[in-house]
Amino acid sequence: MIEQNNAPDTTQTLPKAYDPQAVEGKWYRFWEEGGYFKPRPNNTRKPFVICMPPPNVTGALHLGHAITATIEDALIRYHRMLGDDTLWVPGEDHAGISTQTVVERLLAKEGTDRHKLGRDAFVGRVWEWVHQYKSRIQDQHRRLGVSCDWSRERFTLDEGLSKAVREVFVRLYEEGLIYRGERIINWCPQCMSAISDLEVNHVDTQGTLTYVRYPLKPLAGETGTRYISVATTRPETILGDTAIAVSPNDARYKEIVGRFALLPLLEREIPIVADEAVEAAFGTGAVKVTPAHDPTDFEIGVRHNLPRIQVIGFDGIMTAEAGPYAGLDRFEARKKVVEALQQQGAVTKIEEYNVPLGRCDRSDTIIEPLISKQWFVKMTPLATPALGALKYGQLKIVPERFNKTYMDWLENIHDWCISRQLWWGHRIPVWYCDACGQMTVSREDVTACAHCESVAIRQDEDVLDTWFSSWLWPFSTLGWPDVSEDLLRFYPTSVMETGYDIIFFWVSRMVMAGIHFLGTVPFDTIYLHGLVRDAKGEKMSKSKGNGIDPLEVIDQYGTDALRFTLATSSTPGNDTKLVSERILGNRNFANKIWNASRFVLMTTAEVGQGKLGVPGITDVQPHTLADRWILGRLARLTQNVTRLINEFQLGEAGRQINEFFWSDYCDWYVEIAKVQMQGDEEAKLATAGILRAVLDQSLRLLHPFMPFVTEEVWHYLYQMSVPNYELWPASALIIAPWPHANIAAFNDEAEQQFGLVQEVITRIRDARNQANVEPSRRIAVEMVVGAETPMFMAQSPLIEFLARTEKPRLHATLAQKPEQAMSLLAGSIEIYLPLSGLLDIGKEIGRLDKEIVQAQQEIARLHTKLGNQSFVAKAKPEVVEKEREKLAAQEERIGKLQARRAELGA
RNA sequence: GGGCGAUUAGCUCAGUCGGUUAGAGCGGCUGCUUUACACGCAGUAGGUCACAGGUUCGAAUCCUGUAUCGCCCACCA
Repeated sequence: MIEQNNAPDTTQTLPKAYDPQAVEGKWYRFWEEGGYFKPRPNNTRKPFVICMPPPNVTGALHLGHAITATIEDALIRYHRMLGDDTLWVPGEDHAGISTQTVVERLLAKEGTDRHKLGRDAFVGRVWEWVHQYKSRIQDQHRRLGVSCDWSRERFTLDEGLSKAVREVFVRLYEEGLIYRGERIINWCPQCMSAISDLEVNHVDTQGTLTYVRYPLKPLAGETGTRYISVATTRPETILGDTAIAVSPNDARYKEIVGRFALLPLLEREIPIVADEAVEAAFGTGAVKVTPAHDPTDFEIGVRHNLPRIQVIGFDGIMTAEAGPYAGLDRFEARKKVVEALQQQGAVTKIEEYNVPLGRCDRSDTIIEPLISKQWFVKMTPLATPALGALKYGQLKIVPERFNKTYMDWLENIHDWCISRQLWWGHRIPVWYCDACGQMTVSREDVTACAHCESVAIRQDEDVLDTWFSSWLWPFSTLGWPDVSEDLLRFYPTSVMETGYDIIFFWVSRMVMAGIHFLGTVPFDTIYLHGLVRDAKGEKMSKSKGNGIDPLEVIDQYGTDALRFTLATSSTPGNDTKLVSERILGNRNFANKIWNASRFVLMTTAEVGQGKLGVPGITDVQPHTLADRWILGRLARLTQNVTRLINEFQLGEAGRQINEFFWSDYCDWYVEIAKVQMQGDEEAKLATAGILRAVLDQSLRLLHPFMPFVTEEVWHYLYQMSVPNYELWPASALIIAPWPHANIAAFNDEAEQQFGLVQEVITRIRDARNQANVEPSRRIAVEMVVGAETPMFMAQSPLIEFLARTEKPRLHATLAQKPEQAMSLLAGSIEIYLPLSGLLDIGKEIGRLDKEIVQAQQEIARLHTKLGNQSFVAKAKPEVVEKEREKLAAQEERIGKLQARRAELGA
């Protein structure tokens, strides 16, 4: 399964800097070809399954996909290492409107269009295009290191998923949940298609509110002309007015309800009606009613049986009904209408007004509400159970605050317009009969009418909304509607991980579909990550041109650096501003891992010959304080990281590993190991064992985040440690067991003592710096260490090496303090550095005074706190005790500082 | 109009049980070819935790309000 020579033979040949390009491709092939991405049955554990949100085949992956891929891959790799039966299903979305638009643009460049090509040829063209981009997306995902099961890859328009779509359409139709109706819908004149409410973006736009007065048709015997004024943001729609509506409670208009007004410009007689939808307090309290061009007006029209006059066409051009304005563009017509009204003196006022303009999500064109015959899904019966699933705990959303978003939307659900006037997509499985006029709705293609057997039938020209296939994703990808093995084994899935921006479009609809068609929520947890923004905080988008290509980042810094940055730059649900400094820093982290490993491999190479086995943490025994300390820290880290990943706190988990590895392991333990490796054989062996074991376990913890560098280094480690390592059951890090936290290794005493040693070393280093001691010079040091004498006797070689001192002279107590020496305090440990000639008494006094002031302030603070009776009485005893200890320590400290200060004189 | 989020060091961000002397990286400053790493090492400066109230022995953390920025939802013409 493994190539023996995947890694070079000797560690001597390892380059000084980690080169991602040199290793990433190699390991990805190794994993993929070795079958490591496939699930491995484990009867003792629940399967862990994620269905990848399918990217649109429209183009290249962007950083939003990269964050999705990173988080999901980290979860997947973690669960795989836990030994779960782990499956990650990849796929792509055919992305109806987007893809069709892109290809149409391509055709336009070639001087042709889809109508000239014809439907079949056009769809053929799109497929060609899709194949090309699909493989590009796959390659990009591979570069990101995603460990998904490519053998189960699906496409929303493939055969199986199309079957699922038909099954669902027919079932919902049979259940009465799909209907066809003439409704007012959002129409995009650019895409020339209906779109759903969700595909409309409301953008507040500065517009105008035009007040127009309509003369009332005089009653018999009435003298003088009465007027009624209305306000509108879309004056061109006046041409389609078929009524004026007022509030039924509006006293001002009570007597004229039932009368007629004369439509300016066209002189049409329109009735004045009373309707609840009208707010008396707004504007003039009277509303022009254009049932063909406004959703509210449409409703009013239904209630009052008003005619619908379509004056704006589906192409955005005024229709013949617009009379003299026919043939004009809708916005041109608006100008002309206002001019004409002004000439007539019908405009009483024009004021600035903020209008929430609806724009098409895809083309950004201003949408036009138009009446047309479309297919709809009745949503309330589907939404209610989806609401219950969250309410009754079958479903969990992380972070929790999105519960509200989800609930609010479901509680105010509207029917879903699912038909699109496009060619690219799942064609609606409905046939109309020219003979009997009936519809045949069928899972299979039909050639004759189911009602009259006539062959004069035509399939519905339209296709389904692209989300009509993706809302089935968690089960259609597993083989549904067939009762497949995968479906039984992996459904329901575990986590739906995606951006919070598609809760409505996708997530909530999947919940509805899962419950409705399979009776179970499709996943138990919804994890929503934030959006990736550019350095200015703007959302990345193709149109803005501020999108960053993940591959460029990868080329420059390596996949691990990008992944680690995406995983650790934010907290769940919060947006991430991607700044290059951070990626650079994480590239440096990858390099740090590489070099620390290089060191461990080199220094433990000889030691290991036959004597060091598998670098498992359970095989090593601590011999020194530093050993106990690092193993304790590692155990704690392991426990934290495991907990944090389980809670989806990937960022915090990653940060903690980084901190442990860089600070604790590299900066302290590895340096100390250099000292310990000078000892006898036993010491060498023990230290080498710990160096390797801690490295091994760190690599495991890090692997979900940085799969490449960890896998690379891990193989060197095992190659050296285990004879015939390629036969080792866990012959690759990707399937190496996730470590258990060795709770027995937790060691508060070692942490406390080692902390003291660290502080001593830091104080001496600082003093050297301040006194400008040449870095290479070894200085003498005397320490008064009291009860810690044995500990410091054991640790003094560390001080010598790390603080570059001579062998420290230790004293339990010291009556006569050294003169002509810098004096330092580390906790209660007194440190004296006799720096003859270098000591600046004035500076020394200044430093002491400063420290005394600090100590005094701290003591004052603690006194106040402990003097507070309610604190002592009400705070937890441990907290009070801790404060007392602090006070005692500070008092001891200030005593020593003041004594020293006195010795130095005024 | 309704809802949500953010506001912590010069910059980008952690701080998820209320108790730390409020942290990290980058940037700054001072040193360093200490043979794993200059993609590095050692040290160091830098904060009224947006503002105002409140709860509490104790608030960056909980509550209320305000401000600024951002996002989402929305058929008042």
